[in-house]
Amino acid sequence: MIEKKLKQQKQEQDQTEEKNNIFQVAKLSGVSIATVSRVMSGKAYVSPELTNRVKKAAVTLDYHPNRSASSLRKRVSKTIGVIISDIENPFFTSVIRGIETILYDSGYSLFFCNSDEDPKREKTHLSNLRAEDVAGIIWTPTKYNNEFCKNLVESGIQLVAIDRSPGMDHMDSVTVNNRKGAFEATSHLAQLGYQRIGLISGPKQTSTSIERLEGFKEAMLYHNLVLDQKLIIYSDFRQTGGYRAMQTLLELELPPKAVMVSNNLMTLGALQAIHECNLKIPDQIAIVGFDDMPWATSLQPSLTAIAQPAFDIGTTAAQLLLERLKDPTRSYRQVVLDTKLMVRTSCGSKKNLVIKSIIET
Amino acid sequence: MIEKKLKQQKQEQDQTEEKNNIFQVAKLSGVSIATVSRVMSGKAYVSPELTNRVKKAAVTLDYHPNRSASSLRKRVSKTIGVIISDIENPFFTSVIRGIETILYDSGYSLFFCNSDEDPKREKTHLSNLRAEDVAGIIWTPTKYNNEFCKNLVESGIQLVAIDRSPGMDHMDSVTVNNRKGAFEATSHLAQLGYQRIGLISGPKQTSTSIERLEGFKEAMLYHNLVLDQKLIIYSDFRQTGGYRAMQTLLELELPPKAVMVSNNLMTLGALQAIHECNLKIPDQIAIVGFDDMPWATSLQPSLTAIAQPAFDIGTTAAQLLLERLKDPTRSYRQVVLDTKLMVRTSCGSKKNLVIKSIIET
DNA sequence: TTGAAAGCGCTAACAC
DNA sequence: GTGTTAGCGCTTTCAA
Repeated sequence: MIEKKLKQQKQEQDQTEEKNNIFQVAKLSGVSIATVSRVMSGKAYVSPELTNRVKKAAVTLDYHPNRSASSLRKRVSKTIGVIISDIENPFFTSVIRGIETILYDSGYSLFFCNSDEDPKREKTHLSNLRAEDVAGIIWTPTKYNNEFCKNLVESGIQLVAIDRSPGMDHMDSVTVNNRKGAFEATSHLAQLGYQRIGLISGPKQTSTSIERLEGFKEAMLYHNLVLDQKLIIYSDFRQTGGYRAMQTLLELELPPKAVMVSNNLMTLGALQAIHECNLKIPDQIAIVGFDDMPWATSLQPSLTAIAQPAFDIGTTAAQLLLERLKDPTRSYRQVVLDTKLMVRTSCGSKKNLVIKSIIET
Repeated sequence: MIEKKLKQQKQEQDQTEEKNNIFQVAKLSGVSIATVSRVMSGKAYVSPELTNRVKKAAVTLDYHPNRSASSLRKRVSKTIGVIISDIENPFFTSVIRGIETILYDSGYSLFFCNSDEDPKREKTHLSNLRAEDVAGIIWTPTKYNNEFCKNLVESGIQLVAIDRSPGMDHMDSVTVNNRKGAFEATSHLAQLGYQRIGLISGPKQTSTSIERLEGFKEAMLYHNLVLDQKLIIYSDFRQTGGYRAMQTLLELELPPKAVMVSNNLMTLGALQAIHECNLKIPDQIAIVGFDDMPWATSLQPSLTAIAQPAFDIGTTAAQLLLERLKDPTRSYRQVVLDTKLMVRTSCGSKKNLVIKSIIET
């Protein structure tokens, strides 16, 4: 009793202070802090009369409920963690925007982490997010750290994997049909009459990269084309890697007449290497990229590419997470979105090829 | 006393539960929670013996201090808010990476918000961040909402403005010497012999855009070139805007022979318009962009551009904030970083121009 | 419908 | 050097 009085006196003294808390609002509106809480959260009925008084007081005092206190008490926070493997890749950037859009509308905040493809950093981030008591995490797994993830899931944090398949069942995921996309891109080249088709692939272990490679191989087989291992270069999904890979291909005795590049950044590097050799696209070498990018239409010639629904990946992942937060018992879902081939001019057209072969004979 | 006992008993029951707290660790290592706290934060001396026991227990229990509780108690969080105006712009993406790099090393987490250049969203984000009790905020101001910022600063949250000058003194800021950069880019064109030089400018109100316009005008004056208002198009810093602006320029009776574009996205649009008209760069039109981008070297011809130290802007802003957090009384700093002209081939060279004029005469 | 009161997990002032 | 204890601001029983 007495303690309580003291507490309130203290609060009163602090009224002129900068930070307003629930006590100030309660005092100003002449109700208990419980009522203030109820009004602010809108989760219980409070008479219009009191509701009004509280709201007015809240505005007057510029009161914003303290989130730390709230999540400490509720043991759940209105915060979602996001771990991206490469923030400088426009693909992930669109994904983030998708996530942010949905989360913003639902009143969630977003903790952002960049793993830089480094499993150590990834783990640190995962730990931090857990300490931060986030409600859930959306991430691009760099590798499938099973035990650690299970730990997280058991501690009540929901996980959604994006871009790369998580390699486990107890998790929602949003990925893209990489195999089909790569198949379509390669088929596009085959249908235009190209036979010596090269591939600049990503890292051998990454799931996206493996699936794209499979799609490529399947398409080659499907179109009865020779699969020359020399024309498949494994690289690192980075610009410099794509540059070196393309150089390697061009230095071959029999370089490819067309090439598919397994992600956007490597495409940039490949393009650079092609230009440095003064090769004409598509006449001397055709190129199709995985990931459509803003600059694809600004290139000369414009770049034919497999478009991934990056923004949708983000929104879908966010929605999946929100749904799971509402109903944690829901069965896990693996959403696979479709890619789309954007035909532009970097692969030429059938007509050109036919004409060329006539001229050449 | 009795209460305490009950509490500890409760804790004991929960031991098998998923979430471990400071009590579990204290119990397992046979010390008080205060000692555990001291060991975890490393802020006070604890004997090696106990330190060890606590650390071992923490590992065993997979204990992670709860951040909400910590920041509630300390009334400061180890969290920094970041509000970016356009996450899909690679420039900001590099800035974020810079920020993240520094903050990660200092054990801070990063709350991310995307304002989409929308002042309303910006304000919501600012409110949320304040409720979240972040230690500080790094942001790109969409407009200078003076009273609101003052409010924030008064409530103890430190602000650092980036990219755009905040238009007020009571704030740290990191910007770029836009005027000088634009001057150099324009001078580069002038020195190569171009006379009819156009400008695709950003929004009339944005500080970056204004400063770049000024630099452009100064350079024109400096090189005794005619400033034709028809050659200055105000646009919106977006790709489609740049596209339309370039179209407008090209439809002029006397289109410019060279053009400077005031940001990266608009450059992309301008390039697209140029290609659609089948104009040769740089022979028929030279182009220099503001913001150097990964794709600049992959273009044919490669793009001459003003490089902004985006990553450094991020690291500098983060450091500024960290320093202020240590010493809130420090005087405010306005850091202005330099740009750098990256000369490539989209503006041709003097030799070419001379040869051309000889041929044409 | 509203209020009183008990903590959420942690830190820091104070004891010893 | 280590332990005890009082809250940080909030939500949520439980009573009234």
